[in-house]
Amino acid sequence: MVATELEIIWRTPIGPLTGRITTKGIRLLEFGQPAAFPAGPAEVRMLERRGGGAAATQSHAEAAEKFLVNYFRGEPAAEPPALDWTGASDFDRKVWRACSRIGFGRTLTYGELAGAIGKPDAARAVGGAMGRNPLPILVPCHRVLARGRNRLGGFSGGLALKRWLLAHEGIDLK
DNA sequence: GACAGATGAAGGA
DNA sequence: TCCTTCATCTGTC
Repeated sequence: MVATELEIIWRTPIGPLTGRITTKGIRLLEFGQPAAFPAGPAEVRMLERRGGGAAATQSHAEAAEKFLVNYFRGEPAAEPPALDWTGASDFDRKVWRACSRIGFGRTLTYGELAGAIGKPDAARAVGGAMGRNPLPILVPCHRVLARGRNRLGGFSGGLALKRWLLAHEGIDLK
């Protein structure tokens, strides 16, 4: 059986964002061109849509769009969309779940996130899991900073983008 | 089993 | 402070 998959490209203030959605939830969120982050309107608009006719994928797509619209307006949705973590390891899922609980405008360190999943010494491994995160913004790995919160650490979409997202949430970095 | 990685702590200059 | 080194933990091949 082949899962019905829907692909949507949204225009966002940070450039095009591609989402892949299955009947289980959002499977992947990809940044388009990280080169430019214009101070454009805080508006999310669908540019393109391919495949996926199932009712479940439609509803996940709507939830994702609502979440993104609210996020870029600075008022995140109370309820995040369902996420499809098929194929991920247990450790990765634990890390991502803990990460997704970090509230808008708040930050944690890799060490603190490791502690949140009961493995305070696994900060290095948590960094690895963040790097494998297929759902930036939905799983807010940009809210995880290096020790002391005075270093960014890394970000799959690029540090400039991480800095933009943090500034958008009102987080002031030294 | 070896290696790599988005860390963290400690020690020295 | 800044830099280097080492310990630690997990995933991947």
